[in-house]
Amino acid sequence: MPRRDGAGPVWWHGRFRGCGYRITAGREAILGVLMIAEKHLSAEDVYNKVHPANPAVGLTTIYRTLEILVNMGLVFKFDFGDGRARYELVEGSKKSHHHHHLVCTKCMRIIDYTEFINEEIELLKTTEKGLSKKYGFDITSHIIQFYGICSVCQKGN
Amino acid sequence: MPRRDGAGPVWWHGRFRGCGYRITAGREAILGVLMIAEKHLSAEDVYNKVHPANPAVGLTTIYRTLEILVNMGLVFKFDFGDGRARYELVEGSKKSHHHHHLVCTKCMRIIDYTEFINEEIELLKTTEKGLSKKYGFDITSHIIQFYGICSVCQKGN
DNA sequence: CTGTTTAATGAAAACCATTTTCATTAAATA
DNA sequence: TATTTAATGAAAATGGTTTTCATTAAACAG
Repeated sequence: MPRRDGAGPVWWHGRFRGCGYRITAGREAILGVLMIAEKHLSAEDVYNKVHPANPAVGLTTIYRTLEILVNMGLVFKFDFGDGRARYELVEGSKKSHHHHHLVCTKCMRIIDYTEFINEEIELLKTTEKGLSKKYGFDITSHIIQFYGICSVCQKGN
Repeated sequence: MPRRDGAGPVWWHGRFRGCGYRITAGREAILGVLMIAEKHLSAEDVYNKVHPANPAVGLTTIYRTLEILVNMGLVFKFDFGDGRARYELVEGSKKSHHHHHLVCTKCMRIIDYTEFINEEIELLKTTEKGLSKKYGFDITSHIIQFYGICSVCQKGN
């Protein structure tokens, strides 16, 4: 059975090959970074984390790989409104998967909140079902974001 | 009393002057377009609607005015993930103000849904209060977006 | 293991929405 | 009407992302 801890076949190799993609050192490095990431990373963040151990991997490859991962559904791409996309593994190692954020529009600090999520998820499920039916959408994901000013920025004014 | 139907002082002039901004033909045209807009417009959309009657107004002014309006809280700026921002008057002429969208990730068709909103708003109010308290955020707005493939794109595949 | 096919790659250029620069114009006010 | 200075357009700059193109290397057949 494929494992996610390094022993045995790497979990995503099969899916990659199945899609006709090759396994390369760069892609291994990028997935590796995403797998241990604590938060959503920008393409440049990924680059900065990959580069030290893999100077041969350029930013272009980061973008290309992230795009593939997003299209495969392995990675979620976020837009917080600051002009750069953020990426995050869909199946994080620990935390269940939420896209519920609190965004500071001043410093772009982003908090993934987990409170109140259960009721939200319940309601969203119902809403999603209703919207799918009414508008004929095939809904694949959702996002909830609260925008405001974080406590630090409130003080530092 | 300021009115919004064209008779009497224009409702936003006071707020504009109060902020030290001048009333110009370009700004009148831009606000005019936003006031009759049926949906969220990109800066270029606004430009295309303003330009015929006001060839003297450039795209730069559109961007500058929209930024002012966003900062003043008169206009909301959205990011649907296709690399261009959309703008919408906060106080639309008719519809109450919702930021609940259904986004087709293929054709970028965007539907503002109004179903299921009441329960959502109720829950969001509670969530917002809880988050504000827990994280010390001063929350000013929120957004809910469902992503998927619209019925047209599903067929056209 | 070796050769062949073709996907993957890096570097540089292109892209494109948005922002900035700067000299000019015009709104507000005296 | 004159003065002040915000607003403006055109063009250049910006910056994240994508494309181009010649080179490299993963996959796989023999």
